[in-house]
Amino acid sequence: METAQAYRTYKPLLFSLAYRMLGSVMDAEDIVHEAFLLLGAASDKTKINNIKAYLCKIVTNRCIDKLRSAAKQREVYIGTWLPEPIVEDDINDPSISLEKKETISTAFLLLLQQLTEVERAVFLLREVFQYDYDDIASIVGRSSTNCRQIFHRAKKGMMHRPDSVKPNDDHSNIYLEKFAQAVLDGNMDLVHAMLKKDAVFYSDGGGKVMAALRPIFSADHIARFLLGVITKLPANATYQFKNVNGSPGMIVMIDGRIDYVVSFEVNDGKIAKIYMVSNPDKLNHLNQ
DNA sequence: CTATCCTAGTGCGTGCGTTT
DNA sequence: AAACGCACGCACTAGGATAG
Repeated sequence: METAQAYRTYKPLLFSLAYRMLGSVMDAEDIVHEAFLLLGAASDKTKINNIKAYLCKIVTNRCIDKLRSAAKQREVYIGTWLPEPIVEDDINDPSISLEKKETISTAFLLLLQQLTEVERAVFLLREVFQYDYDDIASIVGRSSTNCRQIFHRAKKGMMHRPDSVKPNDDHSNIYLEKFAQAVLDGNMDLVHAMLKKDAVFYSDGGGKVMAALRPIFSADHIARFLLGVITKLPANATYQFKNVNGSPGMIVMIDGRIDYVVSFEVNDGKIAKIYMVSNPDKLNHLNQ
């Protein structure tokens, strides 16, 4: 198979694997790019009998290496870490064409963070990409029984998983628009009523811009916080509703640049979680 | 005071028994 | 026969104790 054809065939798959591993659009693209460079430079391609497995192996192992070298940095990450958001109408985003939107949800990616690098790789390859254990074994360089055990433990670790993310529908988008309007109007009662009592607000500024360092708990605190923040935004800020990581969301633009990407989790007709990314490094890929 | 040795705790891989 | 859960045992780590 030609490298170019392999690129068209496997790039979406490899990107979605790398993105879920890393939570970073730019790093995922770099690693996928590198993998194809290696494939192109391989002296004897006929020796590579399974191009898909070969590419998966390179990408997985590069991701594991990247995570290990980033582990130290992550320890000193300022505030809450959130994945780089994927905004749905970004036509460069190939992962959207793949099913399983819940596996790119912010909640899912945050849960993956709790796993070790290898656990994450095994879990994704098995749960999301339905590889069998023999293939996974050769990718991560462990025995297949071991991979089964790693998967078993990883799944157990994901067990205390909060309520799963419901897929977007028109209803939750309309709900979100109503909520945003209530915030803009400064309607404290309505904002409060639309939030679950035990809602949580996560914010990632990466220590570079103003952001809440710790998650904000309870409808009460979140409502107050949002109404406080909204008065500080400049008058020329504009708002657009988008799908962010498969969930209803919105972007806030100031002077033609995206400054905030917010996504929401709506459970039982109320907002349960809000994720706000304002770290400029994590919005770069959207502003190019 | 320091060095090394011991032990309790934890994490991880293997293999066996069970299920489908 | 393949997939799965579980328990066992090995290896590594940290914290404490004892000897030098």
